[in-house]
Amino acid sequence: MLTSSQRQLLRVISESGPLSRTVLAASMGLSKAAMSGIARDLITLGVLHETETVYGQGRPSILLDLHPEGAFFVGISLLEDPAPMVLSDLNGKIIARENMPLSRDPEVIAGLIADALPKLLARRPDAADKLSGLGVALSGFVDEKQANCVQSTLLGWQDVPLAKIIRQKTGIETFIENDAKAVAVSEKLFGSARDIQNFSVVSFGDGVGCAHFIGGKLYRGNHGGAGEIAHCTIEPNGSPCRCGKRGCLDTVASIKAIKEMSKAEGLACTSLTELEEEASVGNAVAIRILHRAGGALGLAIAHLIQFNDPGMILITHVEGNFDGLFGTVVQQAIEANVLPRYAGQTPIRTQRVDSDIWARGAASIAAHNFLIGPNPN
Amino acid sequence: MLTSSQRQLLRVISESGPLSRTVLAASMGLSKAAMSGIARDLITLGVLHETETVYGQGRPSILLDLHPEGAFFVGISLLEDPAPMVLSDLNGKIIARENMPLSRDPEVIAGLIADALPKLLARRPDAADKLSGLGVALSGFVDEKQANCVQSTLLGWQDVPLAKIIRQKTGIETFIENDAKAVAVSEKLFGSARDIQNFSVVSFGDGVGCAHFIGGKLYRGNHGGAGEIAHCTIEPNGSPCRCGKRGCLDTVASIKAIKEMSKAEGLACTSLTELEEEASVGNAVAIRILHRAGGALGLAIAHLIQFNDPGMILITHVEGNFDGLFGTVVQQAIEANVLPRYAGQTPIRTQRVDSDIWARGAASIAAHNFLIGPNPN
DNA sequence: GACAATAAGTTCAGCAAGTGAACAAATCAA
DNA sequence: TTGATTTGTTCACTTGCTGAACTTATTGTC
Repeated sequence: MLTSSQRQLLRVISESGPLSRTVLAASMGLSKAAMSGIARDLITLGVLHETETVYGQGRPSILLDLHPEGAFFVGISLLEDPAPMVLSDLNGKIIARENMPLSRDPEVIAGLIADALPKLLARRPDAADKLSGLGVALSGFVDEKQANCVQSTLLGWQDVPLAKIIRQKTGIETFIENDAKAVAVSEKLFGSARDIQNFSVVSFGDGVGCAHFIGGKLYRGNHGGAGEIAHCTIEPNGSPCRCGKRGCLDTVASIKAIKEMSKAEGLACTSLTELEEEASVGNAVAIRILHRAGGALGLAIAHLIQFNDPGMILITHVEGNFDGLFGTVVQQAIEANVLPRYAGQTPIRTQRVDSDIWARGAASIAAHNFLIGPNPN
Repeated sequence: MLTSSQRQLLRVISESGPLSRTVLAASMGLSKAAMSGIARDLITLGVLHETETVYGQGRPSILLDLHPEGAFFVGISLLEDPAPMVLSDLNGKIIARENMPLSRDPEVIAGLIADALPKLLARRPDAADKLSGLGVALSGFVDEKQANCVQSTLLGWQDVPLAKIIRQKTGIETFIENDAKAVAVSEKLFGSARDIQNFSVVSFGDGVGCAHFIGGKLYRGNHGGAGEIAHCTIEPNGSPCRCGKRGCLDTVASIKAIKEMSKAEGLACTSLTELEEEASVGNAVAIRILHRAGGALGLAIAHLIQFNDPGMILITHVEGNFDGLFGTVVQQAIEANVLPRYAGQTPIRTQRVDSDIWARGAASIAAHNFLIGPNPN
C-alpha cells in the first residue's frame, strides 16, 4: 500500500509527464528533503524510474517518470461477444490481446477469465509477477467501491458482487466500472485529458455514453448515474424509446438509431460511413437523417456545456466518421445552442478509437486504483 | 489560520450537527488522543463550545458544536437597489439587517460598504471585534479565488478585483461570489443540504439561477459558468432571447418571462400568484402559460438529473408559489423526462425564501472561507 | 448503597512524515 | 581554473498523530 504522498506524486507525474524532484516538490508543496525520500522509495518499489537528464545552468536535473514495467494490468470488456481482454503496462500501452467467450453468469465469467489469463500472460513472464490489478468494463451501474454491479440491463444483473467473485477465482485485485466511465478514466490517466481537471467524455457508438471528470476525479453521481445522457429528452414528443419515454437522445443519435432510421426511410445503408456517402452525393433522406441525429447530439452536448462548463469535451467514436456531414452538424449544433459568449470556449475533441477501447478503459481502472487509489486523497 | 484537521472537524460538525469527541474522532479517522487536542484548541479559539451532555451507558458524552458567537460575518447583495446587508453569526443566523445604496462603481461600492458597516454592527459591539469576513453576492462570473469579478452584464464589469478593493477600504477579509453559487453554499453550510455531498440549487425568481455542489464542494466549472442553465435551449426555435439565441430557458421559465408572456397574451396579471389565481378559476390562457413555463423548467431540471445524478435538487423561489399549478407541472415534467427507473429517486425540495436570500448567501461565503477555507482540504 | 460494567475523554511516551539549513554534486560561464 | 548556479542528499529538529494506560462519570445489578 502506498502512502498518500506517494500517490500524490504519481498523480502529478501522470498529469504532467516526467518531472524532476525539485519541480515535483514545488508542485506538491513539499520540501526537497521530503521529496528525496518519497522518490527513493518509489524507485525502490520499481514504480518510478529516472529517465532523461536535462541540462541547464547549474546541476542538471533528472526527470522521473512512471516505470512502464513497474506494474501490469488486465482489462476485460463485457460489452461484446467474444469479450476482448488486454494486458497493459503502467503507461497504458497494450502489450497483449486475447478474446474470451462471454457469459451472463458471474461465476462462469470468473472461470472464463481465470482460464484465459495464462494465454494473455504467456508472452510476458515478468508481467505475471507484477500483475497488479484486473479491471472489467460493463454496461450498467457500478457502486463507488467499483466492486458491485448494482444494475445491468444488458447482462440482466442486479447487485452482483462481480469484483469479489473474480478476485476469488483469480487471486487478482479486481475492480469493475461502467463502460463510459472506464473510458473517461483511461483518457485522464493515459489519453488526451491527462492535465484537465474538468471534462466529459461522450462515447458515440451503438449507444451514446458519457462520463464526467470533475475536480480531477471521476464523478459517479449519487446513484452512479452521472453521465447517462442517452435518455435525456431531446425531441419532446419524439419516437418512443425502449426506456418507456419518448424522444430520448438514444432514439436519434446513436449509430443503432441512425441505422434504424435509415432502414425505416427505405435506405439500404448498413453503416454511418455509407450514409455519409449517400449524403455527399445529395441524397435528401440521408442528409435529413444526419441532420436530425447530429442536431440532437449537438444539442445534448450544448446542454452539457451550459450545465457543467467542462474544460473539454472528448467525443470518442468507433464506427463513426466525424469528418463528414454528421460531425459538422454536431459542431454547428453545439455552437448554436450554447450561450453565444461561450461559443468556442470549450474545446471539443473528436477521437476515433478502435474496438479495444472498452478493454483499455477496463485496464486503466485497475491502473488508477494502483496508482492513485480509491480514496479522495 | 486553522490547521487542516481543525478545518476538517469544523466541516464534519457543520455537516452532521453537534457530535462528541469520540464520534468526531471515528468519523474523521483519527484517534481519540488527537481529537482531544484539536477540540481543546478550537474551544480556546472560541469557535467551538460544549453543548448538550448525552447520557447513556458509561461516562456521558459531551456534544461539541460551533460556537455561534465565535465569529461574525457580513453579507451584501448587489442584486437590488438598495442593496441588502446582513450580519450573521457562525450558525448562519441573521443578527442585523441594513440597506445601502447601490452603485456600479467598485470604488464607490467599497466606500458605501465602509460607511454602512458601523450602523450594521451598532447593536452588537462584540460582533465588531469578532468580525471575520465579508461576502458579496452579485450577478456574474467570479474567479475561483472568489476575489475578482470576471464578467458581469448587470453591473457592466469586466475583470474587477472587487474583493481587494473592498478589503482595502474596510480592512475586512472579503470574498465575492455569483448569486446562485452563494445560495448553494449557504444551503450546504446552514440550510437543508448540510449532509448532502452532491446537489444542485435552482433559484427561481426574476431569472433562473443554478449551482452545483459535487463531492461536497462547490463546482464552479472551468470558466466559472457551471450551472448557467438559464440559457440552455429548451424550446428549439422558440422566442428570441436577449443573449442572441432562441428558446432559452430564461425566455419561458423565469418570473420575468412569465409576466411578459402574460402581458403579451393580454392578461392583466402582475405576479405569478395572480396568474395562479386566474388559472385556478379556469382561465385557459393562464393555464397555458403556466404549463409552458413549468414544462420548460421541469425539462431543464430533468436534464440536470440525467446529466449529473445529484442527491437532491433544491428549488428556491422568492415570489413564486410552488403549491399551485406551476409547481405541479414542474414536478410532472421532471418525472416525465427522467429515465423511468430514476423517477422519484432524486428528492426535489422546494423552499420559499425571503428577499434576504442573496445577502445571506453572501455572508455564508465569508463563513465558508472562515470555517472550511478555500483549499481542497 | 456498594460495586462492577461501561464508555468518554485525557495524558504521555513514541513514531512517522515533514521542515530548514547545510552540504555534496554536477554542470555552465567567464 | 574558478565562481556561479542549481539539483539533490543528509541531518537534526518539529509537528501531528498513535496506542496504551489512565482518569472520570455515569448506569445497572446485587
